[in-house]
Amino acid sequence: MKHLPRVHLNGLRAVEAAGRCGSLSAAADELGVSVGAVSQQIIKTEAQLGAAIFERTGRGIRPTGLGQQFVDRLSLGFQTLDAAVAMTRHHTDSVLTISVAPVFASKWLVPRLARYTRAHPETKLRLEASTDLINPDSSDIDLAIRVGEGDWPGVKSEYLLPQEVFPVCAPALADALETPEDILTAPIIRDANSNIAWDVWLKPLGLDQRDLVEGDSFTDAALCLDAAIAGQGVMLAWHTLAHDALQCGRLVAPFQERARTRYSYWLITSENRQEPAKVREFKAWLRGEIEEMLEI
Amino acid sequence: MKHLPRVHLNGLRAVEAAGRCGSLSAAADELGVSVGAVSQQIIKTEAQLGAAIFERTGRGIRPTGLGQQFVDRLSLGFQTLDAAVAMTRHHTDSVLTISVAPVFASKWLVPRLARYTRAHPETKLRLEASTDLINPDSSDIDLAIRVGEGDWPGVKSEYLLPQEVFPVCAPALADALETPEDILTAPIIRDANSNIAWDVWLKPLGLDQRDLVEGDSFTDAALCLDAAIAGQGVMLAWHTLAHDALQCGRLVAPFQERARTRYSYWLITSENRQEPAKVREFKAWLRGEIEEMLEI
DNA sequence: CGCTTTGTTTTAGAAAAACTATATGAAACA
DNA sequence: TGTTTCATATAGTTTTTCTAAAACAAAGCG
Repeated sequence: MKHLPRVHLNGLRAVEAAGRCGSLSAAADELGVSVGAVSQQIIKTEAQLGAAIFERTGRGIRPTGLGQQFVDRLSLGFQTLDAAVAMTRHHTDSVLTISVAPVFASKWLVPRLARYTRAHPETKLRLEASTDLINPDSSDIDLAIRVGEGDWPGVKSEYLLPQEVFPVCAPALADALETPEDILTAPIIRDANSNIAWDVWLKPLGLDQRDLVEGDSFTDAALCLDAAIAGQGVMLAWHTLAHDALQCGRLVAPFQERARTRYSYWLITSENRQEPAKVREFKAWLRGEIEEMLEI
Repeated sequence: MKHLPRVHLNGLRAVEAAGRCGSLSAAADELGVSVGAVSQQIIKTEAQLGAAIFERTGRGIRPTGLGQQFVDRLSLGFQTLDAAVAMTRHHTDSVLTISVAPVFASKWLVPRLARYTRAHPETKLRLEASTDLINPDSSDIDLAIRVGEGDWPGVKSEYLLPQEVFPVCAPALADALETPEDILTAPIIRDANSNIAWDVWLKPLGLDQRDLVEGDSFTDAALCLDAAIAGQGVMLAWHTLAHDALQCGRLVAPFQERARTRYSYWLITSENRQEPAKVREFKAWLRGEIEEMLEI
């Protein structure tokens, strides 16, 4: 870029349009400005280049020999820029980037995505599995699903559903669990990263988490679920994450009681950016899936 | 150009520079503006695109997946534009376009150009043979040589030499021309387009053009000269155009008397544009050639 | 020849964009 | 913990660009 800084980009665009269209008026029309504006831009650019790009014939303008070559090359350059912008538009229109926690992705979202893809084949999905708080304005995330209190600043948070937790275990283990008190005898599978205490479920039943029997501990909720399915013990599972395993009978919930934590599921989008169609569609689909899950 | 109009060109340049340089400060440095200006431009462009091009990491910026592709394509586009501008600069620096009357080109200028090319091999000459009045500001003519009274508006006119005319003919014919009166007996070759009357030469000698013997007539001074060389008659030749033929003896001037017309040779350049080196050099060379011709 | 059409340039003033300087904030360095 | 590095926010200023209307200029036409 040794020579470009010497001239105004808008002037180059005016020159290109005028050269391609063959007249200032046609160029002004294309650029959506007045004829005078185009004339001024071209004159200024010619001065900056120190060379005449057009001959004025009284019947209109005609590129000089140099001018024609120049215009041709400018056209090429602007076409490239246009293609670059077109690419982003296509990308933003057709690629939906979703940020979700890895466990929620694998245990709930991914198994349902095939239905979404079937309903919206024109949208390519890109899943970004991460627990970091994201800002849709300063990343290419279109939409995130997060569990929390919905008080994140600088983003738009829409309530999805409450977070409910309850004990789950393998069917074989469940036989020994007839009343809530029996849970104090079963090994407890713990998610070391979870900040949800058993008390949230035990307290309303008059029990205390300090009486629980320690079992295995994992750093990932997905591993806990797998351990529970394998019959390693009882875990305090999130409703959403356990749902599918409960459906197909690989897990069971020995007790009816469910506890609501102080957290909920929230759908995070940009506060500033206008909602694109792909986001609107995904949100509608997501609410439908949640509806369906809650009905069962 | 369906997508480009949606975004600001200057913003695209900021995005490209930031993406290539890897940081706003480096981009600001390259663009010669403040960091804040670059930041604002990029933010505005991202809003116009409706997509994030950079991720903000606290340690600086990093292009998103889409952003990197976008920046790469922008780089390509701006390189093309830069090359286009570079081309005009090279062209204006190294190509000298001269407008001269066709006859002056063929009978005087072209035979001398080899010497110029030898002295200035870096300058490519382009001769535009035309008698039209030109305007160096609204065409790609750098310099013109014209015969007239030097009163053209809107251009810079520099005096070169007076126009002198005198009769010339083939050596064989000259034997019969001992005194000016003898010219009334010889056939006169006429340039139908010339506006120089024989009286300008005849009157000071007490003769009248109405007594001349009509010979052949041509619409081009070059053809008249060729006819004179072929011995068809006597013509009233311009000093400059006849000079080379006189030097090598193919024409002779039977009489010493020369007449000055009211016209002169003028060198026309742009009134507004600053004089490039190539023009200055050519002017110096031209004055040298004229000097040399007048000495002989 | 004057009149009309077509097309560019010139103005002056208005509107929009871009820029600077400074303050603020946030992460890494050490 | 303070320092450095980088990006962003804000407010006011400067610069650029635009519009609208008039002025030109060259053709084409009755």
